[in-house]
Amino acid sequence: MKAPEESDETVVTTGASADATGTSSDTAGTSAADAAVESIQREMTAFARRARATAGRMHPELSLVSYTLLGHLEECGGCRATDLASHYALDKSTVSRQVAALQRAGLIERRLDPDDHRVQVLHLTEAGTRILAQVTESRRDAFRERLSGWPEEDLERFAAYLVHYNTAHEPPVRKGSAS
Amino acid sequence: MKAPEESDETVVTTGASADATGTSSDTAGTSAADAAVESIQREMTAFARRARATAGRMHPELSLVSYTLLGHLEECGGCRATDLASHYALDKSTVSRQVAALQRAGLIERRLDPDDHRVQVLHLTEAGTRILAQVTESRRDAFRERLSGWPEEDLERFAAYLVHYNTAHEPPVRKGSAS
DNA sequence: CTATCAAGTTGTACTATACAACCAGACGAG
DNA sequence: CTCGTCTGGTTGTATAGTACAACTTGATAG
Repeated sequence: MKAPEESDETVVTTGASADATGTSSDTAGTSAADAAVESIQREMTAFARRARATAGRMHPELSLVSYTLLGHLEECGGCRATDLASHYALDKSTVSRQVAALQRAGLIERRLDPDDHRVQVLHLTEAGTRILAQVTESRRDAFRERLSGWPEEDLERFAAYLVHYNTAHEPPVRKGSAS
Repeated sequence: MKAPEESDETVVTTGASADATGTSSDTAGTSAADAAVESIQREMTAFARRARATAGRMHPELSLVSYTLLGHLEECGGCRATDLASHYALDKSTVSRQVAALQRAGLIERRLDPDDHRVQVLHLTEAGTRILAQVTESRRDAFRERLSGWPEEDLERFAAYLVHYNTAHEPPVRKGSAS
């Protein structure tokens, strides 16, 4: 593949299109956008593959999933297993097992919700927080290495794109009412 | 369809940074960059999870891996199993099995390299091409839906970021690759 | 009280994956 | 030419992550 990135100035030369003419909406036939969209899928996928493979080697202690789950727990400061499941599009059972493993490893703890005894609110333990930080650190190092040379502006924009994409993904409302 | 999350202005407001104080990214302690980098990992991972889950439901015929492999095959117009393995950081054996499955399904064919009889050059078959196109189409639709509301410029920049990131990842030795 | 629903757990099966052992062509050295 | 070695690929085996379905337990409505 020919990846003719220009200099490492702006890493990304979006230049081209932008003729954008209102473009925003899913204008059918926007071939440039199509190409971009296709690239996005392809590259995301490739990335994901590598990430998993790499992650496994870097931190044998903490699988990528576990890491992710811990991360989410930290981020949202305690949530229910079901929330994790829906957030990551995982089955309840999968989360349940992961959570069990994490608890067994002493990285998280479960607190019964006083309001609803069915619910277990998950929280990071000290150990969990520590490990998470540590793994995050080393992951971040790896990323940083990859991303060194990227101007901060691009980093942030990239991050913002991802966040935006994923949040758009999130379900609007997940009220049961499915009769 | 979802309401457009934002205006189609610039989905992403990176604005801020850029002042970057020297901007040379890899400067240790660049907390903004760190945050961005962390977001990138997190979001990429979340994305990956969803992608896999979703892909499975959309196209039971073609796993995400298979799809990716087919895509690569089309893109590079025939390559060796080893190439696929190294490109996706997969083990030889994994690729071998995937390839076997794909062949069994009639989506690819193996041609012995006349120059080196150890080598099997993989090519898409008609059926493979067709299926790939079809899956790509429907995946793209899904993506487009997610990404509708994104100005083309952002799409392209996003795609470019991903490509850049991944290609930087790739080659053990390539040209100097400044930075 | 009973029916029903929601949160989690457990049983089971499948897939992707890695690692290691192995087979088969290619290639250089003697 | 034969031999060791390298490389591309396959097969055996083990493991993790996952889904689906059946079940348990608590909450809630009729």
